[in-house]
Amino acid sequence: MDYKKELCQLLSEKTSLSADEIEHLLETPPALEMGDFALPCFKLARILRKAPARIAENIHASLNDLPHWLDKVQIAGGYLNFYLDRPHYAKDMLSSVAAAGERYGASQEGAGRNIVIDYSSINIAKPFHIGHLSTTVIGNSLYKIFNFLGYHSVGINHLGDWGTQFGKLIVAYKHWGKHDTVEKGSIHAMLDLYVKFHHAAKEDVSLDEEARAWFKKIEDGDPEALSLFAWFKELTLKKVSRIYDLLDVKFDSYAGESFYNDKMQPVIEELEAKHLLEESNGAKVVRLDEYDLPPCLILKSDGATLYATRDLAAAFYRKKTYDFYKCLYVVAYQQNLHFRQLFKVIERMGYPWAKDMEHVAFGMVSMADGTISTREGRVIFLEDVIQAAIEKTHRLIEEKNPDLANKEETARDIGVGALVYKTLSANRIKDIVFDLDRILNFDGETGPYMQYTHARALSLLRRGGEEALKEEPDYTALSSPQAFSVVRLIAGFPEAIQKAAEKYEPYLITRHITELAQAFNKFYYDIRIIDENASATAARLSLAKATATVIKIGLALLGIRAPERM
RNA sequence: GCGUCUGUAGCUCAGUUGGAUAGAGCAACGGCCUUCUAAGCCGUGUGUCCGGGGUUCGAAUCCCUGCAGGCGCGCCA
Repeated sequence: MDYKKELCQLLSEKTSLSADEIEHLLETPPALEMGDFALPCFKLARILRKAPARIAENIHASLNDLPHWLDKVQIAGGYLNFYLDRPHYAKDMLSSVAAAGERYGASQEGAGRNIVIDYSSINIAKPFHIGHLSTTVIGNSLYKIFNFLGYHSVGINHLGDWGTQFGKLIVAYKHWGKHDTVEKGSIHAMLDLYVKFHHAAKEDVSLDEEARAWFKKIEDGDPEALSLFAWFKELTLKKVSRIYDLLDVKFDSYAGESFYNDKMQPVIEELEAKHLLEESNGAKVVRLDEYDLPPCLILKSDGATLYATRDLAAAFYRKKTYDFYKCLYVVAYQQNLHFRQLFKVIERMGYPWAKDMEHVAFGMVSMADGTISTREGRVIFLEDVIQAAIEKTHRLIEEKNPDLANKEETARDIGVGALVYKTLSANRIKDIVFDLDRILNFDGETGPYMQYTHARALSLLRRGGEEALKEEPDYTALSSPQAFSVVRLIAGFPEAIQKAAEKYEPYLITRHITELAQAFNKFYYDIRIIDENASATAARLSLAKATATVIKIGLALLGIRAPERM
């Protein structure tokens, strides 16, 4: 049952306010000792023309017989504080977790709705570096969150597989590359060639001309150019699939820029037909003056298409193919203006679904000594970071738990978990300065801490045994502040998922399970969980079980695995 | 210059959409393993919540203004 709603109903009967108005006013007190719900009476003072404390007193007096689930009501200044009956509430919450299992917090609110999520979207022939981590991990988490809420997520890796850089790469390969070196070195070798090209092109401008010519050959379907292009693409995808496997990230589609090559002409024609396309300095643009936005460039003066042209084609294709409820672009905030323009153009074309498109922006990643630059070869490979985290975990396992059964898998889960947790620990919009030492510190609010707490709770259950849980639990054993804090956080978990989905902010889940883990660890130390009292032990173990379940679900929604032992 | 985002403890960040004494983690120092996993727990200290006005019973939160920084502003993506 929904205690908040029940309380609002009760209060609306005692006041002149509706249940909705009460719900809007009701809040959670800052400390556990102040109760579970609070009604600040200050706003009512004006309406009722009485002092807040007086209003609180009046309401308090009218509540003569409390419902069984309410323990007490107290007046504190202008506040009216409500205390739930702890054993009753604990029993109710733990029963619902036990009943729902790993579906606790799930819903069917999104049934029949598709959510298209554009994330990761890597560039072919370029390294998968730390700058790609946010989009990959945020997108993956949203994918899982929406599926959990009953939506059907469609994950799209919008590959950057078009553009003059492929001409450059071919030129570099023809001048300095060897087949075996590239085949073996894959992205590293291609990056070397790319960097070499940029250095050489500074001296010799004819190289740029050559690169443009080779790209033209790709466009024209020249067999040699096409086969090289296909080869670069194949090598890249093979290489990155290993990283995606490590991160446990999957996509439903890899339709990228080249895929939309033959789908732009109809869009251009439609823009023409709707008289939205204007000539400006030889180029074709859609004016957005009335929205205080600069014009959106659709065609270059040489008639070539642009980023926006391709994104328009992609948007129409996605609407037609998936009939999306929302289409999310998990892309860094640099492209803020681009997406505002893109959505406006679609709106001006007369499509109301333009409002269903959202730019889920996130902050930039930089290195301690400056920005990432692929051209300069200033990059940190994601694979190296993941390896470092896994190795660190191996060392810790040897030190702390050398007899662990599946060390490889566990080290992977924890190392990757540390990295993913860090990426999803703060508001998306925050910039991140990449700090390997910080990622490799597994103390405090970290992925390993979550996993450790989960494993610790499971360890208790193994020790207590299944029969311990069969005992009739005595929920009064969960009335202590330590235990009840855990109960409340478990109860608040479904709402955290809702908020995370609503705001496209996975960190709300990260924060919630972090608080849960902290509360559980305090409970664990202050209170003996398994003791001679079988019914109290049963209650405490069911709390441990629910904690493990919620942490596991939360981590799964972030894209982190929860090992059973560590 | 214009637009946009950010500014909270030494560092990284929360802050229930305007509420009760502004909270966590890291880093530092001290304590706790013959008892349920010490990747843990407890304790110690620090704040002009960027500055200045305003609205309000009440402001880190809302409005105005200034400052600092990031990002963006036509033929790259």
